[in-house]
Amino acid sequence: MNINEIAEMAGVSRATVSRYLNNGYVSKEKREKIREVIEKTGYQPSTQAQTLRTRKTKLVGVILPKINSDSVSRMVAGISEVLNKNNYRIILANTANQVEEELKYLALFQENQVDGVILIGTIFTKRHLKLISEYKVPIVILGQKLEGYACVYQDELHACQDLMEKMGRTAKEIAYVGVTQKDEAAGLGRKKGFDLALKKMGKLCPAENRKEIAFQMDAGYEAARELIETNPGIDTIFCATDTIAVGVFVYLREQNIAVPDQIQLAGVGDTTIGRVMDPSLTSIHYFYKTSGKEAARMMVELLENTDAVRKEIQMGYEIKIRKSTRP
Amino acid sequence: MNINEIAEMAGVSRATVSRYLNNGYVSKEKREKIREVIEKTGYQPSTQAQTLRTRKTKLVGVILPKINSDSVSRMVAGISEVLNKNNYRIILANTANQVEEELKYLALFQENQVDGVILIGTIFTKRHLKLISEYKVPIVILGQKLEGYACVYQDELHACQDLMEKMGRTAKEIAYVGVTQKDEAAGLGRKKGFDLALKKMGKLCPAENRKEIAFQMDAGYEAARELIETNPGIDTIFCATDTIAVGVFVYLREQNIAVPDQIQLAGVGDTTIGRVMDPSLTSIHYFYKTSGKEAARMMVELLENTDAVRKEIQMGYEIKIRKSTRP
DNA sequence: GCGCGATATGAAATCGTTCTCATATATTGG
DNA sequence: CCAATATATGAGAACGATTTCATATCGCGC
Repeated sequence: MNINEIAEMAGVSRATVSRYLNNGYVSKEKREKIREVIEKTGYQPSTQAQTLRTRKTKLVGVILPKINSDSVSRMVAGISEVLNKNNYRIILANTANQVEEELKYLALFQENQVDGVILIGTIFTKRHLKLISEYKVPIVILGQKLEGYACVYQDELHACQDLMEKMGRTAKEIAYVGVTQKDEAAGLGRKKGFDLALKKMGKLCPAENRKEIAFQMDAGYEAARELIETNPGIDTIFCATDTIAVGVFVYLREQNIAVPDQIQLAGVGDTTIGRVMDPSLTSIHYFYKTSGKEAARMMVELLENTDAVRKEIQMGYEIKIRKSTRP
Repeated sequence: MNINEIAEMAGVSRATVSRYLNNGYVSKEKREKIREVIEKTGYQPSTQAQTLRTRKTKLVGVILPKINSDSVSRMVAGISEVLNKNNYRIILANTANQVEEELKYLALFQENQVDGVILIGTIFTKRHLKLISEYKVPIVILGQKLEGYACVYQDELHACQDLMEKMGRTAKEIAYVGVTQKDEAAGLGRKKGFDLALKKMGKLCPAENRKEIAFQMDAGYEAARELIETNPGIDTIFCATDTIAVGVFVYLREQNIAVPDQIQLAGVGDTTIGRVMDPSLTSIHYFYKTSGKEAARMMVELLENTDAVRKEIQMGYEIKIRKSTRP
């Protein structure tokens, strides 16, 4: 079934059928006739041919580090909702946290595969920046702030500062378990917020009370062990993610260290697991799904509105004080 | 940059360039010349034009009910890994559990958008079956057994029977919290396994000890409340998902009901949260990511091997006996 | 030295749309 | 009543690749 057959069956030229499909001038009678034929045949225009001609793929590439992660999959849910509503489809590129893969897809997509790219980034190397700076299709960065580019990101700094200040009131010996600072958001941003709070409160967190580890529960467990063995006096641990905090918590529980009485604990991300554990985990809630929606809206705007203004959206947050911190 | 310009620059016809790209006869000298030109220009053939001509999109549609779910996102991670390795891209359709959306994408994809479809299904209506039975491109069903179709599924029945038999040894008053039986796998399959175990052990679970609820933690909490209020003698609760089990657990904890001494508890799915809670949750481990990989391999096979044999793969499982059940 | 298969190349058709032009008719305002 | 405009239609040229067909040369065996 192609447009020529439809045209013939309806007794018109293929141009008229095309016009029918794209809201051009078509008389009442022919419109009706074409509608009938299309209904009867179940004809659907070939996306490929349309794409070849119009150079619009109606596809948006979404590049992400790991789909089976709570925050990422929620962002994707948001992206998906908005893009589908606007008649775009998602091409998914799961890079499994490998820089090379990320660059590969970034390069691949811009050629002619997709109309635009949403990049859920973690670490930006110089090669990333170079590629992005000369990118041929609209790109929206999600999860990281990148000056001069369309992006949607969390207010890591203030959120963490805020939380740490609240937790700091009853803190004497403070520890920090973070992730690689190459990650501007979860690594650097959160640490900066933490440090800012300390400074404001006139408190300290010496180097031996700091760990930089992987985004994993086991790593959190291990870090807790090392911290406590080195410095049994620690009474407050700030973790850069909920997952890490849970790892820390499991260690503390094993050692019969009372939370929050002996050590208070907080994480970032407000995952389900933190809400359910006992004591429940104090954390920062970010609006991941909404971030995804915002990024997708921005993308649609960039694609359909020629004079769209590039925006940088900083999302809000909510501090969730729960039972793992002292009042 | 298109194939004509490359041809001209290399002093050959576009047919020769095409042959170069597709491993046809090309002499050493021209091969070298073309290679040079392509390298210099960074030319990449237009996917759309190729697709239009060859009718291969190199895209696989993945239809799923909810991306931000532990099991689904793990399956997608597996699918993604294998498909990418085989040079296919994924088009994601997140249906948010809406039957209409599912049917919409099923219809949309088969037209000309994708080479094949992987359907992570939950509930199959008659309309699904009709659509699938006359489907125009290869389809692989993931997560449900569908006789006569390529599918990859979990052995819900034996897994649940197995677990319930283990748990049954110390069980007197047994309750079951399940999900809609329209879902053949998580609803019907798990319940059947549970019932089979009871039968084998000669034990009972009366109707008032059974609940059919939504896939949610809150619903589990609520179900537990109702069950305990109606029948305080319950000493064993089997939940069709870990998430539900966690909801039940939270209620029991609130009521100071000892797990497993007073009530023992098990779930299905082996989620992180179950491993971390205290007492840790007895559950069934399914190999979701591997299932995704298998489904993707099957898809590649169906797409590239004309005489591929349709397969139905039943995955194995592991019973994880933890602390929430009595020894 | 001739025929045949392997190697090598290009012209032109093809995939299924959209879009520009050219052209025709209907409607409107002065 | 006529020019200007709006409405309506079709012919045919793109879009950028692959593939068929025709043709040419080469090497080899007999």
